[in-house]
Amino acid sequence: MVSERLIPMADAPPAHPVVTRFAPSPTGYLHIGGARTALFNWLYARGRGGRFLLRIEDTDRERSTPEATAAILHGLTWLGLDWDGEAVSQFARKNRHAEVAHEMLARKAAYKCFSTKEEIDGQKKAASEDGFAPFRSPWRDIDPSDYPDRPFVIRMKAPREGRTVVKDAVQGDVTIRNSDLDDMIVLRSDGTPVYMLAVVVDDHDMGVTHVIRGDDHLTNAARQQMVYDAMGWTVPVWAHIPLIHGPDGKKLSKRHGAVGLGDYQAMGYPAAGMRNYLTRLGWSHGDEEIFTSAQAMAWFDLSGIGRAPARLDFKKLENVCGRHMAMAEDAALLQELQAYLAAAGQPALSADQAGALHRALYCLKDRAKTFPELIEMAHFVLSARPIVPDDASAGALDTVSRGILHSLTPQLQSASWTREALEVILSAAAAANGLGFGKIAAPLRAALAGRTVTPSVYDMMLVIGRDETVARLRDAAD
RNA sequence: GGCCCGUUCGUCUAUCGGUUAGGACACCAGGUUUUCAACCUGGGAAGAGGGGUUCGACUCCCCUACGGGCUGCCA
Repeated sequence: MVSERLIPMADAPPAHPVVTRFAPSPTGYLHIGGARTALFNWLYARGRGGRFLLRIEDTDRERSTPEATAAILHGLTWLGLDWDGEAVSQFARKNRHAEVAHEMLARKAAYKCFSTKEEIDGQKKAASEDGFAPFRSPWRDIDPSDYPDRPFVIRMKAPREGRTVVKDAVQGDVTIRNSDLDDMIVLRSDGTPVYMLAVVVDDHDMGVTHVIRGDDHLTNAARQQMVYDAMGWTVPVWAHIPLIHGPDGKKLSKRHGAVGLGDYQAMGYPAAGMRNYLTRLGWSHGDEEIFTSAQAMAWFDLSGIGRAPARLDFKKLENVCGRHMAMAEDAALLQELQAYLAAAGQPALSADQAGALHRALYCLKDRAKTFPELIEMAHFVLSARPIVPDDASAGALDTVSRGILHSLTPQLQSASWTREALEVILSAAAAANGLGFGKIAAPLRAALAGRTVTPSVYDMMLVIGRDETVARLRDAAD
């Protein structure tokens, strides 16, 4: 007897689909911390069949630039984060923000304040020496019929008694005394909306259910909640995540070097590794360290987010990236490498080079952590004869070893071109000369690649083929 | 200054009152080896400090120290 209510609900659509958003200001590059915030939002939504939206907070007309917007979009795309629908311009919605401000006025949840900057500063100084006291507008309870004909701002009529509790999924319940907060401005004297109003209106209108953002907004959440309350809107789930710090524990700044996501792309880190590392920075799922995005989506949850700021660790980043590179599919890896070359402004691969590299990837990808390393390791397959040995490898080509290379060519001409056959030949050659295999591997490496750091000599021979191998050996032996 | 948040190996973290405080990166030693990467074995390495609560605290409470955030007609 199985009653219907015992049937698992896992496949049922959620009653309230998750909607998250990333809302950067287009005032510069995409900060690595912002990228992680975007990643968390993306994982949370995608892991729950929800929507992930993008909003460009471009209301600061002085500092916002289209170049910065483009950089953000490119950065997100590179990281592999796709958003639903078109990116929303916050500036384009300014009329709606003003409309809400006036609605608050009509509901008596806001009022016109005619105080000048000088009056405000003067009152704050009088209230406390250092001027940190919250401003108390004298216009808060003035009857609208007594309003003068002067410029004004619209301020929210915030409660002065009691407390506001921000129920945060990461930080827990954060309680703020209302007496510590002033009546924040929602509409400037020029009629433009202020950020604090715009976020709330946009998040509400866009149906955002979960606000995952940096914890520099934690205190703001209390004031924003007052707007939700004033408008009778449902407050979203808050999740304020700690910022990322530099290796020295200080707030990440340009002084630390790479702070923009683009810097990491330029350094040649694979996006999958970047995603994994950033996901793991400040979030955990038991002891899981290396995982795919599909796994991350399945596992990601708000309760796994830590409360302390995390520091960037390049060594670990490299390790994670190396493991992802080794896991990657050859075709996808080749494509990403080509994209890297294009982004780095380096010459594109020829069709022949791309084909040869594709065939060589199996013995290259588990030896590299970044694309520059992969390319260096692939020197033997990307270069054409004559192979010019670099200084380090040239040392292996002395008279004796050149003689050995020379003596090898006839045997290789007639060998069956398999790893087993090659092993037999090269081992025998080493033994015949009273040498360990390592001693003849060095000149072979020099002849085949012109480098000291390469894949296995067998792999190189198999990849470039018999004719090319013999030719390179002859080049080096002569 | 006020308010708010945070603090476990060098780093990222596990632990959600009872563990020899676990894992990963990094580091050191050894092994394997064809250079590099990888891999195997072993090692050192942590609860900021001080008070409570409790039979028992990394875990709960308070204080201090340190770090961070907010306190804008910036976002």
